[in-house]
Amino acid sequence: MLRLTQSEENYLKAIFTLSQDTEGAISTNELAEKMLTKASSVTDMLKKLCEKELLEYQKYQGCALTNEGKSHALAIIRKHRLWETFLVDKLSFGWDEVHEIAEQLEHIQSTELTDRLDEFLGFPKVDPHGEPIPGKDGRIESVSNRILLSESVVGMRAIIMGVEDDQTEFLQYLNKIGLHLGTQIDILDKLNFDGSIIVMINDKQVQFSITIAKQISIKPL
Amino acid sequence: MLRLTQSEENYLKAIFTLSQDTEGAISTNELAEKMLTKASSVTDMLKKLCEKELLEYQKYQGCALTNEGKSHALAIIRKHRLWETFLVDKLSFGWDEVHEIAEQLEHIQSTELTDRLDEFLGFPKVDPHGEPIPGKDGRIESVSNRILLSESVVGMRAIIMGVEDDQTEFLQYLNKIGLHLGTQIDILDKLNFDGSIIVMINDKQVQFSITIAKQISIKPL
DNA sequence: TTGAATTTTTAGACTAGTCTAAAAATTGTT
DNA sequence: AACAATTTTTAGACTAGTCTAAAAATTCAA
Repeated sequence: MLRLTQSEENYLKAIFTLSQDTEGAISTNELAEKMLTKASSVTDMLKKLCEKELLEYQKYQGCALTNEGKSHALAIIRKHRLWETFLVDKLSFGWDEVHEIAEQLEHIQSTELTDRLDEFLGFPKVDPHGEPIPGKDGRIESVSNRILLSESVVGMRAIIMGVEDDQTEFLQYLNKIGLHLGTQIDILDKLNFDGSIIVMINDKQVQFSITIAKQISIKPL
Repeated sequence: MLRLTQSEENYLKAIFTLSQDTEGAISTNELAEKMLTKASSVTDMLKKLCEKELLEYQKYQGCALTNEGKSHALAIIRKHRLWETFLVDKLSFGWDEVHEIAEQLEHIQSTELTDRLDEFLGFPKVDPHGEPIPGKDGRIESVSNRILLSESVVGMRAIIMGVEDDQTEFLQYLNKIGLHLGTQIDILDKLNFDGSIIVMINDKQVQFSITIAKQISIKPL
C-alpha cells in the first residue's frame, strides 16, 4: 500500500467526510475551510493526490476520491475511532478529551497494530461518540434508523445515538447538561423562525440551536 | 513545554543514548552515523537545537545535552518503552516486532496519555527488552548489578536481564536460540583472538561474537 | 449576454530538513 | 612545527508544504 504523509492523510479524511453530506465534487474553497488553510495550498495538494490516483481532479471542477482514496480515508477513520475507543474504555478519558490525541494516533502506520487493537477492544461497532467504526475491509455497518436531531418532529421521544467529536467545548457542554449516548429525550417544541429545538432531558428543558441540532443524531423510539 | 518536531526529538534521543556510553561531547560524525544521515545535516540541526537551548554546541567541538534537552530525551524514551510494553503485554506482539511501531508512538504529544498508559500497564519498571522505563520525573531506577555479557568471565552463571531492542533480526535470532529475559546461562569459554563468548543456554552451546555480547546484559548469580 | 463578483489557479517566496561538493578547522605523524 | 588525513562546516540546491499577490476561469445577476 502507498505510503502517505500525515498531511496527505488529513486531506483524504477531510474530503471523505465532506463527501458524506455533499453531492458531487468537493470544491477547493470548501476543503480549504475544513483544513484551515488557503485555497492555493489546497490546489497544490489536489494535484499531488490526483497524481497518486487517490482522487479525481480537474481544474476549477473540484475533486472526488477514487476507490483507492476512499479506502485510505476509511483506514484512517478506522484508526481514529479505534484509538478514541481505547482512550475512553481503557484509559478512562472523557469523550470530550480524546479527539486531539486520536488525531495524532490515527497516523500510526501498522495494519497489524490496528487489527490487534480492534481485537483487544472486543471489535467495537461504534466509538465513544456513537460514530460507526469501519471494519478491516473498510465496510461501515449501517446504523439503523438514525436521524439528525435537526430532522426530528415535535412530540417525538428518542435516544441519543451519536454526536460530532471534533469540538471539545461542544462535548463539555453536553456533559454539563447531562447528555450522553443512550440518554432519552423528548422533543417538546421547534421554533420556526430560527430552527431552535426545545428538548426535555432528565426532567430539564434545554434549547438547542439548529447548528447544534445538526451535530446530534438520535433514534426515535 | 517547548514543542518539538519528530526530527528534533529523534536527534535528542540519539544524542542521549550516545552520551550513555561516551565520555564528553558527541561528535558530529558519530551522530550522523547513528541518525543514518550526513554530517552537514547534523550540523544544521545542532545549530537549531543549540538555539533552543536543548544542547550546547560549539563549532568543531561536538555537542552535549543541557538538562532541558536531557529531560526531553528521557520523556521520549519513557514513551517508547511504555508503548513497547503495551504492545507486548496487551496486544501480544513479540519483543522483536515492537520497535518500529514504538518509534512512531513515542512522538505522540500528551503527557496525560503517557501517564495514564503507565498506570494502565501497572507502572512497569522495565520494557520487554529489560530496559528501564524512566518515571514521570525522568528518573531511571538504577538496575542492580547488571553487566554486559561482553564483560563476563568464564565459569560465571548468570540471568539474561536485557537486550538491545533496535534490530529486529537480532531479536528474532535470540528467539530462535531460546534466549529470553530471565533465561539462565553459563559462560563456558572466551576466545582471546576475537573476543567471542561461548555460552550454555538450555543445555545447548551457543557462540556469540563480541558485537552481540555487547548488546546483551546479564546479572551474575 | 455581458460585466461584476467570486472562485480557483499560478507564480514566486518562505521554512524545515535533507543532500552534494567545496572550504575550513582540527588532529596526527613525522 | 609542518604537512597530510580526517572531521566539520559552509554554500548552494532540492522537496514538501505552506503562504501572498496577481492572473485566469467560472458563476451570477441585471
